[in-house]
Amino acid sequence: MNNDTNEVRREQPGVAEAAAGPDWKPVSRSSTYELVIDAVEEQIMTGSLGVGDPLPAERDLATKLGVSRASVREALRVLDSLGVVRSSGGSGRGAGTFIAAMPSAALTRFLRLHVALTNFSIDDVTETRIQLERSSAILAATRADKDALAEVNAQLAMMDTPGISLETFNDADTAFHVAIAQAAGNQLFSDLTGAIRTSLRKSIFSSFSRVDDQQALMAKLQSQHHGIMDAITTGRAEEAAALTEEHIRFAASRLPGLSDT
Amino acid sequence: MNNDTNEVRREQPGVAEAAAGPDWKPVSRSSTYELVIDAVEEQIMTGSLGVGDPLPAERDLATKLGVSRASVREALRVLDSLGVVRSSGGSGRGAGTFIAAMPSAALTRFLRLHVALTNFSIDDVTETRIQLERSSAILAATRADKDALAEVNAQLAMMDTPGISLETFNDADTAFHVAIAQAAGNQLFSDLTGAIRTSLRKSIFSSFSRVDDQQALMAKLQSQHHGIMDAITTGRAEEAAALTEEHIRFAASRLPGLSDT
DNA sequence: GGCCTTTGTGAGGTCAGACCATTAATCTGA
DNA sequence: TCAGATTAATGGTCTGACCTCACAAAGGCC
Repeated sequence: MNNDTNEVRREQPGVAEAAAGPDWKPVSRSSTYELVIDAVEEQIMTGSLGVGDPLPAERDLATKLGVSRASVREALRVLDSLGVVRSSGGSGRGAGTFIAAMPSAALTRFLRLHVALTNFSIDDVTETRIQLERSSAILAATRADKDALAEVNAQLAMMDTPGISLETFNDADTAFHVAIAQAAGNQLFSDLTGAIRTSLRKSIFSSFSRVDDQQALMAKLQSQHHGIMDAITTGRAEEAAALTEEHIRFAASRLPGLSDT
Repeated sequence: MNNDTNEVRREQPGVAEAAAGPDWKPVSRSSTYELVIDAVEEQIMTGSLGVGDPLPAERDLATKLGVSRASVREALRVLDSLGVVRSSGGSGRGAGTFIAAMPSAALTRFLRLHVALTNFSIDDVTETRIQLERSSAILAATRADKDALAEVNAQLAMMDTPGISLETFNDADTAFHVAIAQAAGNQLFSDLTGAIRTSLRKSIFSSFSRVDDQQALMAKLQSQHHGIMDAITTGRAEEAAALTEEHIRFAASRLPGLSDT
């Protein structure tokens, strides 16, 4: 951990250079695999490729683009890790690489790594979660989609199971919050909410194990869950938001090491 | 765009299987490159690797892990695209692969691709942006960090330049909003805000070109910017938030094709 | 001695080609 | 007709080679 002279922190995205003078363009010098990504991305941007569509076989794509298969694979791996592409071996129908749409895992890994690198503090992440979930609660209370709320209730019931294990409780807890976001009808809310919870899963879990009376804490959290759900079901949007914020702040304050303060 | 039978959508993260019975674990069957990523990630999680630290040379790492260099490279490419690692050639000081911390570009590409794939609707993204920026405005008004606010003012002044080009205005606009998030002191807010704006850059730009009186719209937006900044500077937090939300909704409504409604 | 040039070395970047594992489609024979 | 064997196409992995680049050390010039 020798935080030495390497200046590798904090590029700003899309920020115009405030300085005047001859603004030299950075002359990107993209690497080969970046060019392959760009080629695929362009097809996506222009609508030539959509979810479910197949990409050419790696060997074909390499030939078409005039690069080696290794470079194509590096590009596809990146797109795969972003949840944009899915590959499977074999032959015939279903074999090959396809455009996919699985952003959750990618978001989760991204957050998990950058939180571990202390790029994003846990407080920052928690604050983001609060804002998202406040909004989710309001939207969920307003729209009141019955099917979506049923899923929330299912998770609530799961957590009501007597003698439930900490792990099961925690997973149902995550699912509960994600289900509310889902009920709000905003996919980005829901994916971000899930990613934040999942990326903190280990920390939450180990933090929970250090709590004195785990059953009491779980009971308290669960009673808050019921309060939130009541407010959502009866359409008290602002109250649902307030209870959600209170709930998250309460949990953060009770789990040692999860909060910087 | 043949959205056929491929079931590649919407995995849920960390959601416990509600079903009972013998719950078979998916027996991950991780690929080699995933194992390499895991190996690096573990070093990061345990704190053995932090920002600025060097990784072993690709060839060394391949030997140590007992895999081929190709697999190591695929893993490093993924970490690179996530902004977790930075590589440079050459020799001696500064050569090799290092742990880095550059999440913005990764977030931007992620959002850009998934928005293009209509995984996240523009409305979803805009709503997220509103919630984040409301919060940023409140925090910025409360904390009132002079240095940070100076940057906001710099961008404001840039946009006041007479006869400014659409492109310059748009970039300064992005920088303005990012600077406010920065002033809020939440890195995730600021990176997300920047990523959202940047990932929509092309759409915003082409949308703007179809507006009748561009100068009038820019003037209107800029007057809203001034209003927001006034509220922040004088510590009227709630008003700053309200003006920010109004500003974003106004812009979305005026840019054809940016809003689904 | 001090500065410049040359050479060496080690790192990532790219490529070509081979082989393996898996799977669907096809062929073959009872 | 149908079960089994074969084939072909695809991603997965590995090997080893060569390139470029940038610093570092050695050497040569003043």
